[in-house]
Amino acid sequence: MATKISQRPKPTLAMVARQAGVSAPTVSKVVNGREDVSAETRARVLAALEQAGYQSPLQRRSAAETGTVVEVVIDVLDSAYMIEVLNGILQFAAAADVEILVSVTGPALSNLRSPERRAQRMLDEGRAGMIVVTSAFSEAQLQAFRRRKIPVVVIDPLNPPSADVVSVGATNWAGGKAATEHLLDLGHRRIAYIGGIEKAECNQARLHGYMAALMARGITVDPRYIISGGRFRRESGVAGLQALLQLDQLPSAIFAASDAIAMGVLAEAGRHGIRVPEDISLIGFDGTRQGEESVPSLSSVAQPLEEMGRAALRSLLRQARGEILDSHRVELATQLIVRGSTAAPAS
Amino acid sequence: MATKISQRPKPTLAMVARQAGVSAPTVSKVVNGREDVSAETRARVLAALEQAGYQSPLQRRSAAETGTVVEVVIDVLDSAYMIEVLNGILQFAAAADVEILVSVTGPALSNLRSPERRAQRMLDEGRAGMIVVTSAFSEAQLQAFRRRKIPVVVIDPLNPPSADVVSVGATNWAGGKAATEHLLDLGHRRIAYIGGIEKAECNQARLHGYMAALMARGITVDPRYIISGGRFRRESGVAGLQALLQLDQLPSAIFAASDAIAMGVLAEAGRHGIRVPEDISLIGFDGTRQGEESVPSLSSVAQPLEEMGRAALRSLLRQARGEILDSHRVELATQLIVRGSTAAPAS
DNA sequence: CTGAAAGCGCTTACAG
DNA sequence: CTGAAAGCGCTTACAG
Repeated sequence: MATKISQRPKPTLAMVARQAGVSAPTVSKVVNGREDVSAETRARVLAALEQAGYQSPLQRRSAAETGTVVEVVIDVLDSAYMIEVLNGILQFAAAADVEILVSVTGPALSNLRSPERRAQRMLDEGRAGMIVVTSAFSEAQLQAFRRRKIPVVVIDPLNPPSADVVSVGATNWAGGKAATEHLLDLGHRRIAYIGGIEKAECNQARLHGYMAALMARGITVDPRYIISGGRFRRESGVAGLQALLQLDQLPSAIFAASDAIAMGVLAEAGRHGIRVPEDISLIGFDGTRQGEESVPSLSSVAQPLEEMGRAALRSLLRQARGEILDSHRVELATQLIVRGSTAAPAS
Repeated sequence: MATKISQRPKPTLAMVARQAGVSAPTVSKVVNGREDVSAETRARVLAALEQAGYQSPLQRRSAAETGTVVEVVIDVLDSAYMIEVLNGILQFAAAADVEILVSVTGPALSNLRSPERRAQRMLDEGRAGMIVVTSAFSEAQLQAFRRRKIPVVVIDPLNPPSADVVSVGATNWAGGKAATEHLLDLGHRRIAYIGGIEKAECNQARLHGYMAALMARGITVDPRYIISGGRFRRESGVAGLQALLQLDQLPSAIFAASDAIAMGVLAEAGRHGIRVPEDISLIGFDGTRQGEESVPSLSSVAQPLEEMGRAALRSLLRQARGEILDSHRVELATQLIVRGSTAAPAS
C-alpha cells in the first residue's frame, strides 16, 4: 500500500561509504551500532545514510513484504464510546488493507512503561504508527516517538497535546452549548452539569459550552450545579445525582458529559422515584446505541465516534506516507438528538 | 517468549546442499521457489531443508527479534458478548506480553477470502496463531492453516469444528436447562424460547437444555413457542416477541438465547404495554453488564466471557509452544443469575 | 536441469 | 579509531 517506490538502484553500504568519504567496514559498524567509531565519523556516516535512504537488507524486506500495521492503545475496552471508536478504526482498516494491533494499558496510564523501548520496537517491527485513545501521554513518551519519526494520533486527548501530535475529536464546546440551549429552550433555568474527567480537554470544552449557553441567556452559573471530578462512566452519574440530591433545591434538568454518566443518573433517579423526564430532564453526550435503547430513550449530543476512529487512522496513514497534513486537529461535528428524556419543566 | 534456542550452529545453504547431495545454487533455487529444478531434486532438497531446520537469514531475524503476535478474527465489534470476550483476550495478552492483531470480517463471513494466502502470510510474518470468535470456518479454510501447522482456536464455533481445532465455549446445555428450570420453579408452564443463529452449536445446546428441562417435568414442547432463525441480537428479540404476540395465547415466560435478544424483547414488551416481570417473565443468556443495568435488571445465565477469551489465548499459546493439549474442547461453567425480570406467573 | 565460477553485499579479524 | 584484506552466505549468469 504505502510503499515508497524509488526508481534509483537501492543504495548499498559501499555507496554510502563513498558518499561519506569512509570505508565500507566503517559504515557497517555504524549501521550495527558498534562502539568503536568516533563521534565525528559516526555523525558523517549517519548523515550519508539518511541522505541515501539506506536500508539494510532486513529492513528492506520488512518494508517490501510486511503489510502496514498500526498500533492502537486504549485503557480498557468497556465503554460504548471506546467500542464505537475502535469499530470505526477496524472497519476502515479492513477496507484499507491495514492491520490493527490493539493493546490495553489498564486504567493506570503509566503502564505504557519505557516508551523508549516501545518506540524502538515499533521502529524495528516496521509499524506504521500509533493511535492513542483518550489516554494521557506525557511529553517524555511523545518524544520517544517523535525522535524516531513514528506518527502518533490521539483521539480525545486528556491533556492538550503538543504541536506535533495530531489530535482527533468532536466539536465539544458547540455540543455542550447545543445541549444546554435545548434545555433552556424547553424552559429550564436550573440546569446542572455532571462532568467526566475534570482536566480532559473534551470535558472542559463541554463545560464551557454549557456555561456559555447559560451566560448568553443572562443566567448566573451556580457552582453547586457543576459536579466534576469523576470519570466518563456510569458511576459518576450515580454519584452526581446523589450529590445534587443533597442540595435544598434539585435542578430541573441535567446535562451529563457522557451517555454512560447519563445512564447512571437514570438508574439512580429510578431508585429515588424521580421520573425522567417528568420530574427532571436529562441529556447525555456521545449518542451511543446504549442511550438510544434505554427507557426512556436518551436525548444526547451525538459524536461521530466511528468516524472519529476512521479519521484518526486516515490521518495516521497519511503521515506514514509522508504527506503533509492540512491540520493538526481534526474536529468533527456533533449533532443534537432529541429523544424521550427531555421535556418542559413541570411547574 | 516461545523461542526455541538451538545450540548447534545455524544451518547454512552449503550444509543443506552437502546433506542433499546437490550444489549450493540448487538449494538456493529451491528456497526461492524457482521453477528450474526437477521435481525429484526439489523433493530431496526440501527434505534436507526440513531436516536441517534451515531458515533464511530473513526468517531467522523474524524468529529471533519478533515478539509473539496472535491474530483475532471477529465479524463485528458491536455486541456486549464480543466486547467482553475481546477484553479477556486483550487483558491476558497484556499480562503475557503477547500482541493482538484484531481484524473484522464483517457479517459476510466469506470475507475471509483466499485462506491460502492469508495462512501463508501469517506464516511469513511469524504469527503465533489465530483465534476466531463465533465465525463459521469452512473445512477448506481450516486446512490452509493445518497444512502450515498454524494453531487455530475457535470461540463458540457456529459449525462443529473438526477434530484438530480447539474450541472454547461454556456449558450451554446445562445453562439452558438451568434457565428453564428456574422459570419452572417459579411456576411457569408456558415457556417460550427465542433463539439465535439456528445452526450454531451454542444455540442448539441451549435449546436442547430448554427442552430437556421441560421434558423432565413432563411438559410437552410446543413448537410454536420455539422461535428460531435469527441472530443473537436485539432485533431477534423484537421480532421474536412480535411472533409470539400472533399466537392466541402468550407464554407466561420467555427464555432468550442471549442478553441482546432479551433486551429486544424488553423494549418490544414496553411498546405493547406488557410489563416484565408482572405480565411475562424474561431470562437472558450471557450475563452481560448491559442486562444488569437494564430496568428491570435482567435475570440471565452468565457465561464467563472474559475467561473464555483468556482460555482461548492460553490454549493458543500452548499450542504455539508445541505443548500437547489435554482437551480439544475447553468448556467453562455457566451460572444462573436471578434478578428482577423473572417472577411467579400472575394467575 | 545442474553446478563451477564469478560476483554481490556485508562482516570480521587485525595491522597500523 | 580506521580500513585493506579475507571471508561468509547467498545469488546470478551461463556452459554443459
